[in-house]
Amino acid sequence: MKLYNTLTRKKEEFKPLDEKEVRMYSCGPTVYNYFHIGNARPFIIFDTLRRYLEYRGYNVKFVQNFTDIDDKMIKRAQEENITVKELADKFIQEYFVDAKGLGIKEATVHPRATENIDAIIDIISRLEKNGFAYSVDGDVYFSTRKFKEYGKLSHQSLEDLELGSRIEVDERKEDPMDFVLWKAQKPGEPAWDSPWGMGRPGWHIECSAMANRYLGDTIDIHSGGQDLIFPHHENEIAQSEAANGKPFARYWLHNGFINVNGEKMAKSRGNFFTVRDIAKEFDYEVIRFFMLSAHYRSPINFSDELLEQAKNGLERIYNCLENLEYLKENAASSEMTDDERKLRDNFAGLKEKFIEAMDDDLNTADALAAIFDIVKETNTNIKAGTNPSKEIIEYAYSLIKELGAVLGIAQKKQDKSIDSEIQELIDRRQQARKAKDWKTADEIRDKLKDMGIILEDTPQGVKWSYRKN
RNA sequence: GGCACCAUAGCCAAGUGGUAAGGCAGAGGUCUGCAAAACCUUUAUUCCCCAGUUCGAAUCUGGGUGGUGCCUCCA
Repeated sequence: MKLYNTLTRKKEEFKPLDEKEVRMYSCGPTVYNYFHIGNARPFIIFDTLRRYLEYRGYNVKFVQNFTDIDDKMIKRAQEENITVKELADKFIQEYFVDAKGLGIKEATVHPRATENIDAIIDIISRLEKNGFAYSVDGDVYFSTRKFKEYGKLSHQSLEDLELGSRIEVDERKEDPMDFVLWKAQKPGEPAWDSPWGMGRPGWHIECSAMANRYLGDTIDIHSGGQDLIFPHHENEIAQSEAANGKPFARYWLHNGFINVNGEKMAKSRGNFFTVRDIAKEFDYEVIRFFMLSAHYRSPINFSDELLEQAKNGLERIYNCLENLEYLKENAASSEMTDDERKLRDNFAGLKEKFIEAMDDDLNTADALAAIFDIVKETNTNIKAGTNPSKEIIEYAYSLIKELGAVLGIAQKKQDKSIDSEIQELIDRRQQARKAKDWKTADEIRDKLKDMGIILEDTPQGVKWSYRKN
């Protein structure tokens, strides 16, 4: 498998340190709000990468943190008149609601910054001991000048970074590019005891500390949004490598942004949509499908129209699955015919196409195309009236399910329970149709539609389904 | 000023040297009592523009044009 590595700016063959296990760290949310559609992209993309690695047989140790202490957390908690912890607890819970809806698997570990203060203090102490950190009035800073490779991820020299810097220079820093590792407590703020006095961790250090604690000194994959390349990930590299004297992450993966009207969606711009709100209009799964329809490094636009397109595309896959379910119930023969065996070989080729696409830096758009190819083949060759065997039906069905599961889509189970009232209506409509009483038949069909049941008259009888939306 | 990225049909999008995948939407048809679903046909002689390299370029090089992001919290 090839992955584009931001560190080298090349697609590289992916080989984990341990051939069976992949250690992966992905920057998680700051839990002061529901997460927005832009935040959702890395969650979905890197969950897909994790699923694919597992599909290929790796045991994946996947760590995604919660930033549950920082300026925004404190500000929001004050506004809400609750403690920072209460705020964190609430939105961590809400995170899991949305994440579950989006088909994002739980990480192996979801560490919280506030529960790893000891690890954070430990790594800062090591930095201090190694001469990479200095303290001033209870604050602790990282000396960027001391870390010779600073800038290797963003491919900028310290000088270049400084030139464009609009940062307000804190007089107490030895260098404008130094960043804070530990912040001294301000009145009314949550704080923990440390060798430098009461205070709280800076943002960058928590990821270094937690990656180190849960995954070791050198990890395989570190991922996040492109805006984290600098300074967040650059700083993580500096911290971790200065503290441990070993390479930090071997592959750095960064997803592109979601734009609204061609502009980056961001909380600070106010042009964001929360996943929670979008999920009121569209199924969570539509959002996931939408994210997967483009390559993860490309910027994508976001609009209702695009979600509508995604919804319709996803529905095509579900229709195919439903048709297969229906055919399976009515299948007469069980063994494959020679023609069906050829079809099966054809399917196997399409599965290869899917794998090749995913192997090529997670080309989910091509992978989806492979699934659509399978759908097309299925619709064309396995259909009512041609008496397909149970074996080929099941093959096609499980293949779509299998590949869908890798992408985290097409996994919803159709509810096949039906109450007697509806069944009775369907029966009455059939009688009316038999009697060519189209008026009554259509009335019943409309009535059922209002109740959320869609009927389809297929060559082998009435097929019904709950209205998708 | 530095560093990146992008430009492919009405919309979305893959393809990165061998003659334009896939999805959505639209049109016509088959099936149907009518629908729905599905299928068939159809929708870019062409990939922002100009020049160059090449037997051959959407794909490489140079130059334009337009747009975006990072350099400050940010997915």
